[in-house]
Amino acid sequence: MKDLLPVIDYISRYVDLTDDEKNHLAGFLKITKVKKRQFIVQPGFVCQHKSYVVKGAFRGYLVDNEGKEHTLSFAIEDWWISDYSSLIYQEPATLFVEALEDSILIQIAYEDEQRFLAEIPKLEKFERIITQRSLAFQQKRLLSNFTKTAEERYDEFMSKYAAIAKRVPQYALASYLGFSTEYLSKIRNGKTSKS
Amino acid sequence: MKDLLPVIDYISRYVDLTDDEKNHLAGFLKITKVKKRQFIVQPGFVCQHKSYVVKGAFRGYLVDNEGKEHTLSFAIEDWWISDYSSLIYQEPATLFVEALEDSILIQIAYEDEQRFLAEIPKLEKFERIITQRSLAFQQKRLLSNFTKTAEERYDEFMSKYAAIAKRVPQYALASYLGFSTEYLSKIRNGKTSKS
DNA sequence: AAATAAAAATGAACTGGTTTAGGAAATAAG
DNA sequence: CTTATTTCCTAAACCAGTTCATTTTTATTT
Repeated sequence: MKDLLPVIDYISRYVDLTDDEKNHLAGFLKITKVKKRQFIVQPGFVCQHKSYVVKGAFRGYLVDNEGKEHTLSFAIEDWWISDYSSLIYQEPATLFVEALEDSILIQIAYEDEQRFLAEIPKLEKFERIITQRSLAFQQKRLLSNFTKTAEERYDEFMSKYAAIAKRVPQYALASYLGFSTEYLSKIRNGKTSKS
Repeated sequence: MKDLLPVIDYISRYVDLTDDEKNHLAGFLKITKVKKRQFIVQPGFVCQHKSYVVKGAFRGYLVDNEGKEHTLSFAIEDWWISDYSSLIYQEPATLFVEALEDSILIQIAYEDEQRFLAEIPKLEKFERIITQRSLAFQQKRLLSNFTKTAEERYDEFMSKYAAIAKRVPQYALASYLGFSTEYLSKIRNGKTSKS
């Protein structure tokens, strides 16, 4: 139980749970350790869990027809990660989710979540709120992609998520921001025509 | 009450409501009529409603520093629209939401929704599910923007949402797909080097 | 139905970011 | 501590999509 506290605390930021409810919930949580470069989600397999990062770093990405990678999300301590579409529709994943470091996760299985959402309705509210926030976040990202240049997006990311930028490889960051590694290299070394 | 049935039916697709609950909910819904070119959300003002389209068409868009428009969403009959960030955080909107035709909406005010979510917990589940679906949709759109060319995105949109494409101006569609009106014109008239 | 405004088409010149192909540094593994 | 692998940098040629400027078509208003 003690090891599961980080998630329980996380959820408690959004809804008040009784000790009984916390214990009940804890029964559904599993701790998982993964090594660097290990995948917790792979295309073709249905994503079975929603994962909370206790320690470590992850990236979720897609490989397109031409073999190019496109990073959809990063996750470090206190973030969640999964292939969201695959999880909620219980259909084969399109993403890889890969550990960028040796990591520790707390996982919730899809069926278990369905069950305890029915048993502890308060948790519906938790789910609703964090999903709404993810949606708002995604919307900002989409707009940022539309309205800003590569360089502006890079600067924005660095100022908001310097901690993440430091921990992930450059090609992963470039593919998150939506441009090539080479161009990121140019930006970092100020060889981008402007300034 | 009869006029409010479309929304009640919509929500009933996701959760079972008793007649009492339906009546209670109906008390919070308001019908609004708007004329073409009228705005229901404007930057600087806090977005007060979530709107269900009974009749008509809308677009939600942002105007960037250079004065360029970027369309985030369209909505026709049986869809919802609002400035999502502004609504959930109750902060000033960044989007315009504009009627593209004379339209009829059913609206839910932010405070009312908070109240009936507390009163009818079943509705939390409804909210959770549709938010999850929006998120999955948004994620696909983001990936599509990363992985596909302008022409592929256009073809994809036409095959999925021909009904919408027919009803919205071309510049709005171009700004949704993330390229210039001129380029859309070229795509449509097959003057795009390839093919 | 004429006048006006809004939307769509067209083409030439241009540019932000890619591609390709290489070499240099850093990490990881034996 | 040496070798292999992964990551990062550089530079020139290239291209998908933009910009600008003008014309044609389609809606809207009087």
